[in-house]
Order: sequence, then structure tokens, then C-alpha cells
Amino acid sequence: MSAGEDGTPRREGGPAATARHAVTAEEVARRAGVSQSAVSRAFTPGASVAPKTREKVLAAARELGYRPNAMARSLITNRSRIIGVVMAYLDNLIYPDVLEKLAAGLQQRGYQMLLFTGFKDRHSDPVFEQVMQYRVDGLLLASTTLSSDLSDECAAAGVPVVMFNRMTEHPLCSSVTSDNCKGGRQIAEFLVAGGHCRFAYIAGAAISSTNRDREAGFREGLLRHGIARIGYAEGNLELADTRAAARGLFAADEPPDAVFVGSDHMALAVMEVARHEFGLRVPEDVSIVGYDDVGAADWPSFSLTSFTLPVAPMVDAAVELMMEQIESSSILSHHRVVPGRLAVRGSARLPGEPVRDQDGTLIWAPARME
Amino acid sequence: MSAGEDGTPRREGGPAATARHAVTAEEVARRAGVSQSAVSRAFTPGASVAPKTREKVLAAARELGYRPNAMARSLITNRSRIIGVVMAYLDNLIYPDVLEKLAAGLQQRGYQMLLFTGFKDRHSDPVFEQVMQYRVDGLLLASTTLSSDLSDECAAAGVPVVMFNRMTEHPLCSSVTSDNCKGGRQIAEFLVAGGHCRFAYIAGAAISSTNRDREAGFREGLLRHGIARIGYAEGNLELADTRAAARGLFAADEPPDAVFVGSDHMALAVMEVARHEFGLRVPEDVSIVGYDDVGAADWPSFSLTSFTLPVAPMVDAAVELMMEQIESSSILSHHRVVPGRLAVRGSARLPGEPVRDQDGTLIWAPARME
DNA sequence: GCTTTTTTTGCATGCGTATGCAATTTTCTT
DNA sequence: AAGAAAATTGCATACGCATGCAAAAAAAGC
Repeated sequence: MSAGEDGTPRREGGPAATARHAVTAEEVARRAGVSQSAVSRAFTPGASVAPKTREKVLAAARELGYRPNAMARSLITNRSRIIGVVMAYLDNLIYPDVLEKLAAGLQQRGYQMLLFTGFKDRHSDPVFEQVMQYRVDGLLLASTTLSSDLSDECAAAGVPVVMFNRMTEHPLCSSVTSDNCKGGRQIAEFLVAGGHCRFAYIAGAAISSTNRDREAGFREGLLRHGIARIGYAEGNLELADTRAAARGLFAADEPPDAVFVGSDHMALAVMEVARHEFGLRVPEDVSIVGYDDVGAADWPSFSLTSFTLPVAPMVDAAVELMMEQIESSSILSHHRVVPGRLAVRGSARLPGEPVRDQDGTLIWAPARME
Repeated sequence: MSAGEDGTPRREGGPAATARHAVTAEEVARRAGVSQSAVSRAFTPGASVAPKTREKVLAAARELGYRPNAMARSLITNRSRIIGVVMAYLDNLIYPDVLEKLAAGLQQRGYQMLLFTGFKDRHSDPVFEQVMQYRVDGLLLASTTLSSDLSDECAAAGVPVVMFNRMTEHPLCSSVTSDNCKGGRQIAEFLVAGGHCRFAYIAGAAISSTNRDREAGFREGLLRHGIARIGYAEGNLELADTRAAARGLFAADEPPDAVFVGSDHMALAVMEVARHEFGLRVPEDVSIVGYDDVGAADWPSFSLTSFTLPVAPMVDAAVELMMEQIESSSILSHHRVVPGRLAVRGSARLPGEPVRDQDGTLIWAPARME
């Protein structure tokens, strides 16, 4: 169990260190021959300290390995510089990216991230109790919503709430989303222009605003061309469910020749099923379009046409929204919708109208749609 | 920018709430007609409180929306119940999974996760400064190591350090890894048994212990069969670098007919290049084997033979190791190596010896190897 | 050099909680 | 019912730091 893989035993439980005593400002003060206040000020940008004193303090701090205690500080300042991030699951391929960019953005502004995830099945309310105990300065929810009561509580506690990739009707929560509705519409136009005739939609989380808007946009776009009846199934953001949904559609009497799947994560699974279980050629037999434009969409094996979820600008917007509210210490409800674009690849038949190249990605956006 | 996508303006900056005053134990105490100590005890499991009193307190707390302040608590107890998790990047497909399981495991034990990520290029030392200010009870590093000085500092501060998927020579850090060496060896045996003759290895992060061990195992396994010279290139865990590495190998005069790629993340990219850029059939023209067994390895498009990184047991081990040290408040160096197995799929030619089925996955593990 | 202004410093306090200790109440014994 | 034992409670304090205020020191003005 704890031997090197070649059999030699490794040192175990060597010199057990049991310090558990962190250096305090008081100790640094004594060493530097100043008061504790001076130490505090030396570590507070813009505080009133003589340069010489600051030097002495920093030197002593370095020698002792002192680091200010963020907990104690937050007790006084009433600011933890921690943002609670709730992300129920990380399956969707965009979330690692979101997390990275979010962490970088917050870090840059001197904030840390307390992450709550890994409770896909359970409700997020118990998690909420935990978050609030740490007196987070803000709350960011991705692919989750908060019950109305809890939103109220946050507002009452002065904790701004920003939803990422989800809308909410709550009057005191902000949100950042992509233009789901427009995306859905544009995909409808694109598929119609491509000469398809039997359409289907595979839903993500049926109750989420994100899914609702994508679906609504898609249906609306089709309706403009007189298409009202389309195939429908729910993938529920789960691979197993998605595969089952795809099987149902492809096995039908009149299988679709154009499928819009509510997220790339699911779209890739649908493509696998189409090709390997039904022997369908993509896009000759069936066109598949996704949403999110995850990294794998661009791999030759998939070459998935997909509407871009503009992660970087969305994260920027979310961080900005959060900072604004924290700094003004007032809860304002703002809803930002970040535009995306259709990245045209090989998984859907092309319309006659030309696509154009933009930064190496093929875009389809006819004038009348803009 | 902040209008509904149908053009109707949304309510913006509605009733700005500016509470910023969290309820304290003192207030709850007054309301319940008890002392502040009683409130504290009511929220401390196992404390000495009469059931009736506890009820009164909890009722008052509920009415006021009181939640204990974790910061203040940590100041007294000298325990933050926060684990610092440093994960330089999340590209590797296993990390979302690791993160989810880790969060769940820590949560269950009443710990939270302060996540540091999104600094692939930069060094992790500045991050370290931040982590330590929050007086984390433990530090978990995935795909990163700590300079020796910083490891010393952690030990001195009584903060246990657990490395995940990386080994370290530092006498006061623990680690949890898969059996990289054995994995590499077994892959070598498998490929030799499959009748291949020109081998190549594509490295991940060349300096990491993980890569070193996988490569060493692979080379050792080949050497047992008298094979000393093999192709080599570095993918550096980056897709672009990996593709370049693959191109170099496949374009060589004597291209390999068996490639072991240091991680699935890269192996998938190698497969893409082989198929779509060189028109190679997998496994007829070239066998490709990866390491990690990520979800996508099992997709029909790839069907990647891969050595399993046993994420769940590894996370369990890491959490256990962490808790052990926190609870005993002594730093012990333990190194856990969790066994994996070769998941045999279609990307590599099969040896004559049979593979066997285990829980739906094909395993190849001849008796002499066990 | 002396006063006025400005800068720097230390003192004292409080943030919200946990906990040892002594006082108080309750329960148990006989 | 009275005394002993046990359970409960409140008081006071400390955790590590930031900050208002007044004292001290330094700089500036004359």
C-alpha cells in the first residue's frame, strides 16, 4: 500500500511536525521593534506608514514567515474577498473553461473562489447554508438557480448573486447568458436554407431558461417558414439519456434529417449514435447542429457545426457585474446577453448562400438576420 | 446590452438593497433570552446545552436568519475547515471529474474547497501566498508541485500537503498516484504481444514524475523484449504541441506502428492526426494506446485502449490522507499508489492471448504480470 | 530657534465566536 | 426532605487584525 512500486519501502511518517502556530502580527511587531498597528499598516496598501518602517516590518515578516490572517482581517473589514461559486456538475465541456477563466478573473481582482460542486442529484439548498457561513462577498451560480427565498436572503445579507448561463426572474439577481434565442433562430434559418425538411430538437435540462430559450428560438425560426411540427426528445444533459433520445428519434418512421441538439456535450453523443448505431452519414443522411462550440467540436472526427457560447466575454461580464455590486455595496439586477455566432463546420449541409471566414472560423450570418 | 432579446427593456437596478449587516449570535441570544455562549453551544454538536434551550435558540436563529460566522469561528478554533486546492489547469479531461469527487468527499466531511486554477503559464508560487492567508487546513495539489521551500513552510505551519497524480521527494508531503510505472510496463507487454515492432512514446509534461514513471515503465517493459530504441516526442499536455509531435513521428522514414501516448487527452489528438492528416487506419496501420481512460476513450469514434486512472479511489485516498493528518495535527509523509488496469478497446491490435471481461470492460492482464 | 503644519506612531477597542471556570439549576440518592 | 452529583448556564476572555484618536515626531515656514 505504501511501498515504492519496486518493492522498496518508503519512509513513512518521518519527522512529524506539529507546529500549528501561525506567526502573528504581534510577533512581527516585537521583532521589528514597532507596534502591531504598524505591522498592520505595512501590509495595507495606502496606509500611513513611513517607508523606513514598512521596510523594517517587511523584513521581520519575511524572516518569520508571516502572512496576514485573512480570516481575522475579514472579521474587521466585513469583507472576505471570497466569491462562492456553485456549479452543480462539471460534465458539460465548457465548465472547466469557465472555471479557469473565472478563477483568473477573480484572482486578478484579489478575490478567491470557494467552489461548491459534485451534487448533481441533490438539491443545492444545503450547499447554500455552507456558502453563507463563510460570508462570501458574492455568489455566482452556473447551471443552477436559487429558490426565491434564498435569493431574498442573499439580498437581505447584501450578497450579490450572479447567474451564469441561466436567467432568473428574481428581481434582485443578475444574470449573464448567451443569446440563446437568437442562436436557436439562426440555426433554424441555417437548416432551412440547407434544404432540410424533417426537423428535431433534443432538449438539455428541460426546465432551464437556457434550454427554453434555445428551443423557443429554434421553433420560432422554423415557424417563419411554416414548419410547426418537429421531432422532440429530452437528453437531460446526460449522455445516457441523450443516447436514448437519439435512438428514439432515429428509429422513428420518419426520422429527422436535421437535428438541433441543445448543447455540444449532447450533440457529440447524438452524432456517435447516428453514425455507429444507425449507420447514418453526417451530414448526407442527417445534419446535426449543436450549441456551445466546445473544443472537441472542431476535431476532424466531429467537425460539429455549433453556435458559439462566448465564454470569455461572458465570464468577463459576470466578474464585472459582481465587482460593480460589491464595490457599490448595493444589489442591482442586471441582465447581460452576450452575442454569439454560428460556427459552420461539416456536420450540417450547407445552404446555397455563402458562409464567410472570420478569424479562421466559418460564419453564417445572412444580412437579414443581423 | 441589457435589454431582453426581443427588445423590451428589462428592469435594471431596481430596489437596491444595502443591508450588509449579518445577524450575530449576540442578537439571537437577546431574542431567545439566553447568553451568547448558549447560542454558540446550540450550534456546536456535542456541547453542553439543555434540549429546551437549544430549541429556543434555534427558533430565534431561524426567525432572524442567523448563521454562525465561519471566519470568527476559525479565529478561535484555529481551524478554517477549508482545503486549498491548486489545479493549474483543467484541460485534462479527468480534472472535472476529480474536482467533482473531491468536492463531494470534502463536503461530506464538513470541509470546503478554495480553488486556485487558471494560471497554466505562470508559476504557482504567487498563488501560494494567497492560499496561506486563508489559513487552509490542508493543501491539495493536482498536476503541480511545490518548491521545496514552500513545502517546508507548510510543514512549519502545520498544513498537510497532499499531491494528487504527482509524486514528490519532499519528506513532508504526501502523494496519491496511480501505478504509472506498472501501467507503462503493461502497455509495453500488450503492444509487444500484439506483434508490433516499431514503438514510440509521446510524453506529457516531461519533467513531471507522472510522465517520468509512465515512460520509464514503458521503456523497461520494452527492454525486457530487447527493444531499446523507440521513437520519442513531447506533447507537453498541449493539443497543439501534441499534434506537432504526432506529425513528426508519422512523417518519419520509419513511422511507428505502436504509439503509447502519455495521456488520453493527448492520445485522442494523436489519433485525429493519424487518421485525418496521414490517412492511417487505427489499429491496422498504427496502434495507439493512452493513459487515464477518460470518458471519451469509450466513444465508438475513438475506442481508445487506455490504462485506467482510478479517479474515485485516488480521490478517496487523498481525502483520507488529508483528514488523517488534520485530525492528528501532525504531518506525516505517506505515498499511496492506487492500482489501475488496462481497458482494452479497438485502437490497438490485440495480442493472441485472450482479454477477459470485468464489469463490462475488457481487461488484459496475463498471469505473469500480476 | 520657534511655531505651525504634516506625517507617523502607538494605544485602545471591537469584529463574532468558542471555551475554561465558577455559579446556578436540575436530577439523583438515600 | 436534605444532601450529593450531574447537568446547565453565564461571565469573562482570547483569537488576529484594522482603525479612530490622540500623542509624538518630523517637516515646513518664518
